[in-house]
Amino acid sequence: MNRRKATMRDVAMLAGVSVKTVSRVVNDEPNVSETVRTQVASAIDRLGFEKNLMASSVRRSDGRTQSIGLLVPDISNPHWGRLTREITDLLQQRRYALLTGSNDRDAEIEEGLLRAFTARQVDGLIIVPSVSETASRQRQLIADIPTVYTDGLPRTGGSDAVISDNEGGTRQAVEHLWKIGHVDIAYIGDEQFMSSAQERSYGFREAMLEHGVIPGRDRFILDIANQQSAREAAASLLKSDAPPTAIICGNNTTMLGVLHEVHARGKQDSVALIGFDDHDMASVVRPGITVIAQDEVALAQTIVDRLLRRLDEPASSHQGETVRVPVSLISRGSGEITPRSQARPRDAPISSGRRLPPRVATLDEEAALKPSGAND
Amino acid sequence: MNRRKATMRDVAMLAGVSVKTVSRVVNDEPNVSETVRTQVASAIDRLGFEKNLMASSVRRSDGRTQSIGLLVPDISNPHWGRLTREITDLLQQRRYALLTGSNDRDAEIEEGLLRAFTARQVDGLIIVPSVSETASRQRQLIADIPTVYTDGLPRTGGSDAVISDNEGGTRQAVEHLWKIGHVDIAYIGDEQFMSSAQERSYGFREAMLEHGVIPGRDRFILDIANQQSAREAAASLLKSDAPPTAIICGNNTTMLGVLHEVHARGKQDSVALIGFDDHDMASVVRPGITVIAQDEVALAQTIVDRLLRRLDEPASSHQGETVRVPVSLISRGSGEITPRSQARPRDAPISSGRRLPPRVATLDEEAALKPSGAND
DNA sequence: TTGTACGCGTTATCAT
DNA sequence: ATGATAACGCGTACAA
Repeated sequence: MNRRKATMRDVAMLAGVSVKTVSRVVNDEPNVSETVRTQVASAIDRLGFEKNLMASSVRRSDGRTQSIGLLVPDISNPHWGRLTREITDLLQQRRYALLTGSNDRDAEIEEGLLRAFTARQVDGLIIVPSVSETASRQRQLIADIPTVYTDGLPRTGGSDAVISDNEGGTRQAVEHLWKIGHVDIAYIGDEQFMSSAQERSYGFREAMLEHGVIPGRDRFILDIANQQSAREAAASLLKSDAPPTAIICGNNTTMLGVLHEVHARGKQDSVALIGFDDHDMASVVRPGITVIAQDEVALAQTIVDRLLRRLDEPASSHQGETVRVPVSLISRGSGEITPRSQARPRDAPISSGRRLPPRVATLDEEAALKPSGAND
Repeated sequence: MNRRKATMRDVAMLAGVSVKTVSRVVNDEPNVSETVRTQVASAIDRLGFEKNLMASSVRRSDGRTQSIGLLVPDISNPHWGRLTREITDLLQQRRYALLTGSNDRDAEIEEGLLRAFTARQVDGLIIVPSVSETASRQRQLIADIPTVYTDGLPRTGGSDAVISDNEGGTRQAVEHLWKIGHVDIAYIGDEQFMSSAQERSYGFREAMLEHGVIPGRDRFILDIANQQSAREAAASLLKSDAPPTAIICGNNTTMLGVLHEVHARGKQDSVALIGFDDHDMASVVRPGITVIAQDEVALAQTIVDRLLRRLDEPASSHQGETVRVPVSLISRGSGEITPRSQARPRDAPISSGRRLPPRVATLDEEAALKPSGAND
């Protein structure tokens, strides 16, 4: 048993060749005779030699380390967990290692993680932009590193972003509910500094406006950051004299909070519910939970594809692109509950929402609410 | 904007000192005057210098990289997700980076990940041993790297392991059910090559034997590797003329399969159910799901604590230890369903299980079933 | 307190 | 096709 790990020198000595020849074999470079190649290969095998990627990186002209940094809000959230799983698998196939971290929506933690990544010379970054303030210091920190953003718009113009069709998702949810007669629909969404949350709330509001309903403040609840707040928001909706007939949730965390409250009040069969992000128990609960599901497999494939493409290109030869990945509505029951207590009115004012004359003020609303920075 | 990242040389030139002095400041070494220190610090700030940990590692006598590799079966499983989250947070505080990978219980994938980790000179490893065959090649690969095993027994004698009280968990589940009158209890467990699965099935069987019941083959279903198989196993239990009055599940995946089947058959109020691993919807389902919950926070703390301790010690100065972390039973309803159809018999033979005269054959059973390698 | 010389394991350059 | 030599950015040993 050797104490020290074998180096190229050890291999070279055993094979009776120079270090450079070993390097050629290890890196599959041309101009090595077959005999020498097999000789070196057997020496590598005998010594259990493994290339030191640290030293390799230090010397290489491009400084590559074959490692990628992944920064998500919380890897224990199943959505990010599934995404991480898919990304690691794809990268592992291409011989990349993955450094991971959860920023918990905290700018300081995020900066610490980015420093940890850059100090280790990652070749690329995958970032979920989920802190409100992005210091220029942070942008500078990763300025020269190929980065793909996901779930949010890119922080720098040159980067790609891979994002679910958030607006389409909530629009689809509204249409789904509207078709079966709901007009008084509430939305509970995440913190609006995140573009994904903005897009989802925008999609909800737009779809409602197009049906001539302006959601009142009590039907359009935003900046809900955790399960407890979501539960409280749901409570205030449900304990009212005129509760909404349906609730749409902006993500899986808010869905859990709302779900707890709905079930605790025994309202699971009278209030329609559509969640965002799928859940492994969604079909066990009674009624099953109808959701807008993100496609983590497609997201991961697109993210990795884009990132690796960037790594092979000369820097900044490419404009930043935003790729949209479709979402899908999965019906399981909770979203198919009809508004039983109230027939669908055609002219009467609706609970707290105001009914509009068709196509009035919608354009103003659009201008006022269009998510900032959306590139179309 | 500089193209190249600043190096110690750049800082040294700007500050008008030698590279070594910069190195001293960067590494907080003594013997630097305050004036020089601040001078260097401001140069570092101006240039945005960051130490290249790759180069540092290559040169250091101990080769440290300040990075740790984490290998789990599947990071998208909430249990591993929570554990990973806690571990990353703790390591991040200590300036360590974390490399992660999911082996999917596949030996080849595992070897690829371990190679990726060792090639990057990780200082330590955290491994969930979850492949059936461990080639000596793999053991040799990580022979000199401080390693903490979790969820399973160490593969090498010198390593620590941090493991939940698996046997106690299933024992507790059996006692809980027994107290309220269940005698015909089925167990559905994971693949037995994993020591955690072995310990859980052992705990179940031991507890049953101590109550004088030998679980028949149709009450002791093992090697269930995925949700679908678990569901099928549950189906075969439930469709029988004399189904068990209670089911204990060996982990969260089997629990999901069983739960789906129980609910699909509308048996959720007649068959008691206790799961292993907590779940974020466990209290939403009706009835709520009683579980044996692992303590991911305590596990992570113990794991990181042990690993860092090892990194500071001279190698092999320490015997390998196995630390047990308590689990807790959380009552939510499904585990408190009483066996309504059948009164608790005192002498009559029980469905497929054989009732034993007190304390007969139990010792043989113990010997036959004791998990291999358990150090007591 | 500060600096010089060297080496870590690898890749790049230019020879043979 | 193969090798000698330098260099990457940093830490170590020792001199000043």
